[in-house]
Amino acid sequence: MGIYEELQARGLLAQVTNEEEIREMINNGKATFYIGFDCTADSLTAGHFMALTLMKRLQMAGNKPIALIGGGTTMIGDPSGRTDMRKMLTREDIEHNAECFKRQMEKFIDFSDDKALMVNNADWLLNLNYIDLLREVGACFSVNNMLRAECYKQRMEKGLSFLEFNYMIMQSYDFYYMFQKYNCNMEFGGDDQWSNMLGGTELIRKKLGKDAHAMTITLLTDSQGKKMGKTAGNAVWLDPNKTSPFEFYQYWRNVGDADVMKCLRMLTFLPLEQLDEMDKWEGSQLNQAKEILAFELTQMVHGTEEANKAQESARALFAGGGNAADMPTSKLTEADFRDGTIDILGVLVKSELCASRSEARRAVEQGGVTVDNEKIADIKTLYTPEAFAGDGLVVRRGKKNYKKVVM
RNA sequence: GGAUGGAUUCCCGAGUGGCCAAAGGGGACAGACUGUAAAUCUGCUGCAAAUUGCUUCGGUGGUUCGAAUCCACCUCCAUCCA
Repeated sequence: MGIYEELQARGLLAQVTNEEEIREMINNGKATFYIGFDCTADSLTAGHFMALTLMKRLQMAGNKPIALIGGGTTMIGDPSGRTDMRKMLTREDIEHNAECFKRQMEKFIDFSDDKALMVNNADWLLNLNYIDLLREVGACFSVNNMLRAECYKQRMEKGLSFLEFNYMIMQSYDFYYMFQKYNCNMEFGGDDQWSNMLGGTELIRKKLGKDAHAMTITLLTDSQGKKMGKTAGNAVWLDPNKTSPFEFYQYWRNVGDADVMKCLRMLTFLPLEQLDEMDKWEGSQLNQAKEILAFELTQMVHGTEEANKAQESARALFAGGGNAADMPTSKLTEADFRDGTIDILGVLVKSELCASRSEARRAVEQGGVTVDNEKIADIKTLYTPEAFAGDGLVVRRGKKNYKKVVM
């Protein structure tokens, strides 16, 4: 079974420009492909993770990946799938983000010995001359066609600025440029990138008369069709300082029944035979599958040690027993006490379990707060510094939010 | 450049002088049920020293005892015409 078949079996493939040629190419390790990452934040997210694993899978099959950091394209902002314009980032922010991306990617992809490349499109996009560019590639794009492209559809109602309209052209230019400079013959991306990617293959055909290929990966969505990798609107980050290994683990531990197997297939490197076996699991047995999923992914992103710690903490908190030493901790200081005491609302706010005292009050009133496994009924419950001495107190808001609070 | 319609809380969206911290829905959060799942039901959803007070309806100024609501100017957006 070739890598193409494996990707297919894992449900990763969405659209391809030419199945026969692509299959032949990647199964024989003849592809030099790129995936672009726009640096809109200072950390990669769970969403990027899938693209990284894909790079790795293809690299393992002998193909050469190019990780393209979008230092230039981020200056424009991809309108695909968005209902309104992105916030414009400063050049400094973008450069900073690009650096962060670079560091994180190096952990996943082997860049040694020219086995993979990392390039930044700022290097060629930022110096383009407007008129030259218009004459060189602008003439190859039909505005009529662009307006029909899926990636702009959503924006036709709310409005699309000229700045963003050019995104497709920049992305196409990237492919065109890398095709010539690095012999990059294929572009990968999320399925929402399809029209942008076709822009590139078409540009190459028009300008150079050569074939280039594009292939998209299924977007990771849950059973309700929502993009995965987000909690309450916030991304699940790969940076442990933004999303702790424990939270990361918990995110995957909590995916819906209907989504576990899909995630295992698409994100992990577990052999297909094992996955086929697990496919037969049902009911509460799926809980085991979720544990495997959470562990596998945490291990890949944060390392075995962190994954073990996260798993132990989770087991301790939810199944009882075990070691909960690794749970997220908050420290109180003298200044948090008034007249030698702090009330439960203060504890909840200081530990960041609640955003405000009002929210904390609600949580307590609704019976959602526990301290060392004792339900707190009174919002006026007071604590002295001694209470937090030693191992401190385990404060819980709701079922899944734990913090150890110490002095 | 001209005409018209808009900007309300996390999102959508009602509200056109006091009864408005602002309907309704979505989401989020909490409780029950469970398997750390889904579905369902219930509660809740600006902040606080909490039967009260304070801040909020694009921005600034004004009218008024009182403004999300009226007036002026400004900013931004959409549609149509150029």
